Amino acid sequence: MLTIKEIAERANVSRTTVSRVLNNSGYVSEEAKRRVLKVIEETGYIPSENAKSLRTKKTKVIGVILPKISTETSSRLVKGIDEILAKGGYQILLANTNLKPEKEIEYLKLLKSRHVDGIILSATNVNRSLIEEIYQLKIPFVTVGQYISGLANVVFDDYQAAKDMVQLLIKKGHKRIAFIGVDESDRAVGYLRKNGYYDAMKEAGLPVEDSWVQKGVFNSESGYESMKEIIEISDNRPTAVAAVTDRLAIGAMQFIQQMGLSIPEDMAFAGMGASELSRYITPSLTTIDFSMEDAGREAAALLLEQISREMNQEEIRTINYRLLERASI
Amino acid sequence: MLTIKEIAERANVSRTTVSRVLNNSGYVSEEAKRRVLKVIEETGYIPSENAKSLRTKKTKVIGVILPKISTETSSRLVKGIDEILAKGGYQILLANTNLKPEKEIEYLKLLKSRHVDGIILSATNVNRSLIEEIYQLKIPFVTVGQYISGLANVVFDDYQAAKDMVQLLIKKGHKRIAFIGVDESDRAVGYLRKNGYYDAMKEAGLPVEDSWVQKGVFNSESGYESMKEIIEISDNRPTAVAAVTDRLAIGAMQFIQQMGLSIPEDMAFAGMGASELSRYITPSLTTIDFSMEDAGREAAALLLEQISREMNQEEIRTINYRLLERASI
DNA sequence: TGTATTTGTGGAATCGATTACACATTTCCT
DNA sequence: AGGAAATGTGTAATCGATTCCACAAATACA
Repeated sequence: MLTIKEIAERANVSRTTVSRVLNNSGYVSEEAKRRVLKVIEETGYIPSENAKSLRTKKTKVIGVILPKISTETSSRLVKGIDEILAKGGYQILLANTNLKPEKEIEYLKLLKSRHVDGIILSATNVNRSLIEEIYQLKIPFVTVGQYISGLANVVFDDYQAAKDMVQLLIKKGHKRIAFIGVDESDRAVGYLRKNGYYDAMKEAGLPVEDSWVQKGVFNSESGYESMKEIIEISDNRPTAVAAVTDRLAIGAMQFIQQMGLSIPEDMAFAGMGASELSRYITPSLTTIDFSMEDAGREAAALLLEQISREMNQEEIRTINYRLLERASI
Repeated sequence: MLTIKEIAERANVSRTTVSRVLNNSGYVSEEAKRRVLKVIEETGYIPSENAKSLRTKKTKVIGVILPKISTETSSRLVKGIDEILAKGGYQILLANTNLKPEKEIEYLKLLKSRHVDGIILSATNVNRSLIEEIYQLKIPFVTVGQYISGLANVVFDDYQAAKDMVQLLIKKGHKRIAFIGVDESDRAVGYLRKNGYYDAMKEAGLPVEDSWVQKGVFNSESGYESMKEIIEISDNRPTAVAAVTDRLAIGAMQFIQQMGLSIPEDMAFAGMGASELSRYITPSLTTIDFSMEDAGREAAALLLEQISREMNQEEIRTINYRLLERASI
């Protein structure tokens, strides 16, 4: 590998001068500059970012921690993040936790050891030890999807979105509405959306039967199972189902269709997330578009702000959502 | 930031000894080791990977260049790559070209400047200048999806897959089969798959009319337009359509359904890529599963081999595909 | 003309780790 | 007992850049 030293020798100047040419800083005569650029051109010299970082303490790399790498949500988020970061000359260092909480702390440390200029965390379960670890890092930090006090956050109004969804079903005339959620340790998706459901029902004066409320995980199979459970144990069969993700809704729809019932006549469905699938399945699924790309862009912009301000300050940006009314209700 | 020097001072040893403890190398007395570990524990010291890399010439980072960041293909590929790399303690540095060829060379240089230990390139259009740039890099390198001589490649048998697909349609009794492809500058998807189509037809002794062969880009809208074109300008309307991606097929199906025709009775469809969508749309789409995750795993494994062998050697791994016969034919 | 300022350049320290080498002490083996 | 081998530790060079500082030459200003 060619180094700045060799370039300096070949151009008959000092390393200092080469560095000045490279960074367009300080005084350099046209003559010297020309010689240096010529040698760089001829040799194809590429300066080591690594050595540079060691000295300057800036890497132009942002760590992005994701709970899962190949979901539509994640990839849209990353797309938005990359869009903004690329403009600023930053690159993304990926860290995939595969939903394992212990990995989150591990990666936090790893990213710190790599001196990333900032971190964006797309969190699911937020626990105390994770939060403490983040505070200790002292690295510009932005979370997406879950609120953590004292940090910069990009969040969604999960509560209101779920409530809107259920209210739409109510407006459509449904009175017995079931709910398929996820574990409440996921505060945004599990806890807040569930509350949105309960409050919408309560405000409309509608009763909720325990058997209508099921809990699954993030895949369609568990939506299928939850639906089955609802049908099997309910005395009073619901006429509509609100699920916290499109996948859960789609799994549930499959069960209903396999029973020979029709959607939305026998059972109406609503999901959340606006997956591509939701548009193309039959019937198309009513859902909520959280615009993950916007969230990504916002998170990146917020992070760059924190970096330029050289501080970690609480700030909350709420991303707008859109309710997409489709054939499933 | 805490440095190794401070740890050494606090533990009353030299930096050398601290380094030895950190890397489990050389001779260190139990006593010294204990003291060092205690100080590290107390202070939460995290060694700088950056400084380490500068000295050791290894970063444990792999650059991954993608044509587009948020497609199902890319995200599955990255998932497979990450699965293997994470085991080896490597991380992924993302580079998204957004289908702009000039970005490919730019990122190649950027990744080199960051001293990544290896690069995986998911290429679409491969041109001479790109190839030359790659040869010059002298960094362990693996391409996915397109063959480049002299390098390690993970490829698909695009030709045979397309041929199989068309032959399946022929076996189903179709004689007039249309084809929706993409530009041939994408050798794998554009050129090879098209050849597979032509050869399957020729070998079956079936004629191909020019109006049946259309070219689109990678989205469903252009599949829609291509189908429209086929219907409008064909004297002899085909009874089946083979498309080089699921998206193109899905767009084409939409046009046919909007015309009030039914699938597969009036027109049969086959796509390629096994997107999630293909499973859930109605009717479900016959397609080819190229197992991108396998490809990712294979690419990562191949790259790690090249790294450990310290050489860049031509090697070709062909990923198996599966033909998924579904309701659309 | 003499002093102040601007311009141009390079020597050498620095960033935070690893590692070759030297040296001292202990243990082993015949 | 006495030399060889193993164990333990530290000094200093090194990786490849940036940057402080000193200094010389050219230019401006009074």
